[in-house]
Formats: sequence, structure tokens, C-alpha cells
Amino acid sequence: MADHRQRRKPGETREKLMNAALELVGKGRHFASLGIREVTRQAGVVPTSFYRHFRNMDDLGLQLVDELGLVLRRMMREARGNVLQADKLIEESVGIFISHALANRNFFLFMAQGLAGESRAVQEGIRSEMRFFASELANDLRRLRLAEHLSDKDLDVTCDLVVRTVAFSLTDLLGVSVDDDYQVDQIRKRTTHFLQLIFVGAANWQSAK
Amino acid sequence: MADHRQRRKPGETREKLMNAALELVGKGRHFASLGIREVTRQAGVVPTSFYRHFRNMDDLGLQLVDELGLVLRRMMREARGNVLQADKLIEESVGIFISHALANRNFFLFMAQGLAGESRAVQEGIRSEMRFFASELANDLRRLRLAEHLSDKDLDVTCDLVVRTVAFSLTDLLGVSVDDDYQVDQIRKRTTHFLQLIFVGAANWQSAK
DNA sequence: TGCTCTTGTGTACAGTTGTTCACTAATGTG
DNA sequence: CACATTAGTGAACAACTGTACACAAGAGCA
Repeated sequence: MADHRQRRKPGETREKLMNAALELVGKGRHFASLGIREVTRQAGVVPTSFYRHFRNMDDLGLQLVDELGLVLRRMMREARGNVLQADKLIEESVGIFISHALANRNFFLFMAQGLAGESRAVQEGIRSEMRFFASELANDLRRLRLAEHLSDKDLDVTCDLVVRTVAFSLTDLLGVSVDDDYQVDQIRKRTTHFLQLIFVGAANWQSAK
Repeated sequence: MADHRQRRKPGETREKLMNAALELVGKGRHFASLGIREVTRQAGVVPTSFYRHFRNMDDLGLQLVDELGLVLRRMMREARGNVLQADKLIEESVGIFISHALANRNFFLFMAQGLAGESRAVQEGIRSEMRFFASELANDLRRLRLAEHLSDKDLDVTCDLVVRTVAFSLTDLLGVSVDDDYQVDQIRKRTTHFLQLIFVGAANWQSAK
């Protein structure tokens, strides 16, 4: 029998496995219900290869969270680069978020699943990414002098709420078909509305106490 | 061999199976990863019995969503009965929510999981419960004359945001141990803060447009 | 009472699962 | 170049999976 061994680049199979898991998630499966054999089958790799790169499915999940972090940071960088004037800040940011979510659909699906997922470690990882995101947002708002009347704690809570709201919109967004422009636009408008509501609340916070 | 058949009440095994699924979820498993045999084992019932009541696991999930609806309605009724004065409305409501979430921990875990779960039907069912909840909230706010300056659409968006925010807090709440009073109280305070922020936003909405 | 319908049981089976093992080709390091 | 390490393969196995079937005990109704 011919042996079809051909290792091209180091870590290639590893990527194939991680992509395979994401693809299955993209097809509507839940990460928690995926099995090793299933993933290797989708990746076109023999089951035993799995163990060369991951100890189990939880391990793979954790490594996916790490990559998710990169995706989120890319998104943040683009958002920062595109903030032109403050009054369009929300619309622009929501737009960037949505386009990234659609472009990296499977990653964000994985994120949405992981928030209430099976592995505590994955859950904590995603949560930690969200915290980081919120703190970066707080920094930006301070830097842009948009939150000078808020205490550190109040700003922290506000940013946390913003991030949660956007994360929840993920669940809406990923439920509709990618090219259903109308629905996507509805979600964009609604999310924008949410954030405006929150920022109006933050702007009038001091006087309300 | 003795035959231990003893059917006490109609639908008893059905309940046992649904409870078994919830118990497994409560133990940290994800609903999507549960199998028929596993659930029947936990319920102390033979695997074949499952098919007398459900066609498959998705079917069981759907019926759990129906029961979840009852739990939510009970919670709403209690919240309505305990609204004394408007200024403590948020604190009281959050308190009632948290105590219900802790008392029906497994149900709410199932709900949090189902939002990004595997079965589209379960997902839609939970989403529908949330919409209903939001519309009831809108009715109450109108009735209490707390939202007279808001258009129907703006009130709708506000209530949606409130429900989402509370639902997201579920994920925090269910991640901590039930008797970690300190953490639970932190979550209570933070959720209250979120809602206050949103309502301040709603109160100042008109002037901001 | 006898009848039918519902619900629970035991057995069975083919397919799938996670994991171990010994083997081999390619890679990087000296 | 030789050599140790890494990354891939296929066969094997016991355990578990979903589902089908035939059967029996009890419930409800005539």
C-alpha cells in the first residue's frame, strides 16, 4: 500500500483540524457535540493525527480562543483607524463589527457558543477577551475626551454593557443568512440604536445620581 | 425475571427524562452533547422508554422550552406583584430575577445554552420567549406611565435591550457557585447599574434626537 | 368482565466512538 | 553525512451509541 505521507509545512494539519472544527460549527453543529473522529474526518486526516496537536477537544477549543483573540484585535485596530468624527463613531464601529462578524462567521459562532459552552476554560477565555475589549474601549473613550464626566468605575460599567450588547447582537446576526441584506441591516440599525441609548444614558449619568 | 414495571402517573417518566436532561446540564454538560442513552440512564429508565415520549433530543429540547415559558411567566407574575414604588423598581426586579435564576438554575442554564445552541427550533423558541417578555415589560412601563415620552418603537428597543442585558447576566450568574453570596451580590449590583444606565438613556432620549 | 391502548421492559445489532500501538517518512541539527 | 525528533499512517479494541422489535403489565372504557 502506498503511504500518502506529505507534510508540507509545520502546523499545517493543526490548522486543518482547527478549521475543520470551525467549519462544522459553521454548518450548525455545536462545538460541545463535536467528536475527535468527526473533526479529523472533516479535515481529511486520520484520527490518530489529532493527538499529535491536541490532547482533547477542550484543548482544541482553548487554542481556538487564542486565535479568536487575534481576530478581535484585528477588528479593533481597523475600528481605531476608521474613527473620523465622534458623531459617527457608533455607526462606523457597528458597521465594522458586522462586516468582521460576517467575514469570520465561524469564529464568531464559536465565540457565541463558547459563552455558555461546556468547557469552563473556554468560557473563561472568551470572557477574558471581552473584558480586554471593554477596557480598550474605555481607554479610547478617555483618549477621545468623550467620558470626562464619568468615574473610572462608571466608565467601566458602561463599556462592559456596550461589549455585552454587541456580543448579544452576534446571536442575532449569526442566525440569519449571510446575504440577507435586509435582515443584516435591521440588526445593524437596532444595535446602533442600543448603543446610542447606552451612550445617552452615560452622558446624562452624573445628573441622574 | 421480575418485571419492575410500575407506572404511577401518566407522564411521570416523561418528567423524569426532562429532569434528567436538566440535571446533566446542571452538572456542566451542554445540552447539545447529551445522548438519548445518557439521559435515560440518568433518569433511571430503559433507553427504549425515551421514544414513548420524544422523537429525539431536539424534541425534548422543544418541550423544555415550553416549560421554560411557564417558569418565566411565574417570575413575571411575582415581579408585577412586588412592584411597590417606582424608584425601587429596578432593584426589586433584578432581585426577583436573580432569586428565580438561582432557584431554577438548571432551567436558566438550559436557556443560556439554547440561545446559541444546536437546534434552530430551540433557539427560535427561546428567542420568542424573550420577545414576549420584552413586550410585557413594555406594557407594564406604559401602564405605570413611566414611558410616556417614548414612541412605541423606542420603547420596544429599550425593553429589548433590558431583556438582553438581563439574559446576558444569566451567563455571569450561572458561572458562579450558588452560595457564593459575594459574587452573586456583585452581579446583582452590576446588573442593576446596567439597567439604570439604560433607563437614564431612555429618559433623556427625546432631547438627544 | 373482556377489550384495546398506552407505557415500560429486555434483547439485539450494526455503526461509531476515543484511545493505544507499532510503523514509517520527512525534517532539522550536529 | 548520520541521527534524533516530529508528524503522519493503519489496524485494532472495548465501550458506547441510536434504533428496532416483540412482549407484558397496567389503565380506561365497554
